[in-house]
Amino acid sequence: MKYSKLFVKTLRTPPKDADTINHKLLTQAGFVDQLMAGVYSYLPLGLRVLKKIEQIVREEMNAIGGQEILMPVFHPKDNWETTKGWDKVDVLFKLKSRNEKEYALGSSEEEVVTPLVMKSVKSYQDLPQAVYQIHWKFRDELRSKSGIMRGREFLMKDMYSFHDTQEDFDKLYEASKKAYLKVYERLGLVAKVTEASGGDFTEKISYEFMILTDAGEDDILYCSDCDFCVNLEIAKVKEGDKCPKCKKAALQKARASEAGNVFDLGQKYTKDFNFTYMASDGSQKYPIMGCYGLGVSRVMGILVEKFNDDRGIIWPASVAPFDVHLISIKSNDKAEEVYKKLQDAGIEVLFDDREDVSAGNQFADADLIGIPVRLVVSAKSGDKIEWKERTKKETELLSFDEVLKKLQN
RNA sequence: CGGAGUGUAGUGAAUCGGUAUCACGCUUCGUUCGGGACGAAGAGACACCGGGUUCAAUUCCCGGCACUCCGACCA
Repeated sequence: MKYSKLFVKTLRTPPKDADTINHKLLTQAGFVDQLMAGVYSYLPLGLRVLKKIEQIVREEMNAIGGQEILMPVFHPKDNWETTKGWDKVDVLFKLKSRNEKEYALGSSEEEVVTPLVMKSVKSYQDLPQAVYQIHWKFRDELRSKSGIMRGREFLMKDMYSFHDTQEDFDKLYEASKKAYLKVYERLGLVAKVTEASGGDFTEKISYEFMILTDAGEDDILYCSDCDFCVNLEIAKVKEGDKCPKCKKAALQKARASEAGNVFDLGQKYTKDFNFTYMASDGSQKYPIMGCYGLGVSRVMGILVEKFNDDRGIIWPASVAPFDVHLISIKSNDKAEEVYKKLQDAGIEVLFDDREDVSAGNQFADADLIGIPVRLVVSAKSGDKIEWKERTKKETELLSFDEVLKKLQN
């Protein structure tokens, strides 16, 4: 991509209403544009990041047997009446058509996925099933905030699984927890598996994947010595108490953002929809169901909150909008060749080909945008290419082959 | 939904009763050219919306709306 063709420009100063880091930097660097509170457009750079996070999530969900589908966000009222969600779920956006029929915008998709899977599952031999989608969710939050971290419209991966036995469910439940941790690891994040309430529709506890950040909106208690971690809202222990699990360290309190969760839904929804199948003993049973959410757009916000400095964003290589940021300082012919050769080698390049701005501007924009590797081609670099990593101060002069080798590592 | 703050060119700010100023950005020309260059000439604003007070309102008052922050809420 040539920088001169990008339709968005970076801003010298962030908009004054942007307060949190992700809101400020993502807007200033032209990754997103706010339409209203909690609702954003994703611009070329931002969309690339979102797609990369999506892809990592997709790969890990596929790895545990999830099948990707795409369900509507526009739901009939009936399905929500069936589960009592129409009156109980207060974040549900409700719509009315011209002829007074009522609809909901999906805040979650149990109401759609349960009857959907029911159509094809008739026997225990058709189980288990795990389907997921990566799609927009709508929630009528009274107060959206923190940039893209708490939107009224946000991108989420939601998987739903259906099982014959509790043991079978437990297996996927455990596998999904591991898959989630792998996702966060690939994003460069450390998530704490946190015990939390299961919400209105299940007595069981759920697990939340919490990432420490002041921009979050949950308080957790965790042990620095073992993996014990609990959401403060259901905690029976308090800050400073000895860890109930390892009995060693004292519990610490921290602010965190919920980047994902997994729920054991039991038979709540399969009973609501009267979803039965024939078990191996010939009886009719309700499948056991689980749901697994992961906030894709929220994770993008968390990444910016965690990885930045006073010059801008510092993307982990796994989700950076491009692999390299190539800058030409009045050397477009030479740089153009490097640009083409890198692209031929499968490297994603943002090529700053602007002739009419100073090098200082180009460097400042590169730092702001936060691509992990910056390459400079100029009179000064001669036949070589200057290599600089976003996280480092030093630069080095390398040949094209050396650059390519380092990038392919 | 309670509380607080803020609404003035694309962005950030000034003016605080006499219809708007500056910086950055944008256009054109020239000089520059490795950490946000310089000069010159331009374009760009119903001062959030509605009402009131006044000879006169961006400015004061009332009512909306929007955004941000704190809290509550977040099946």
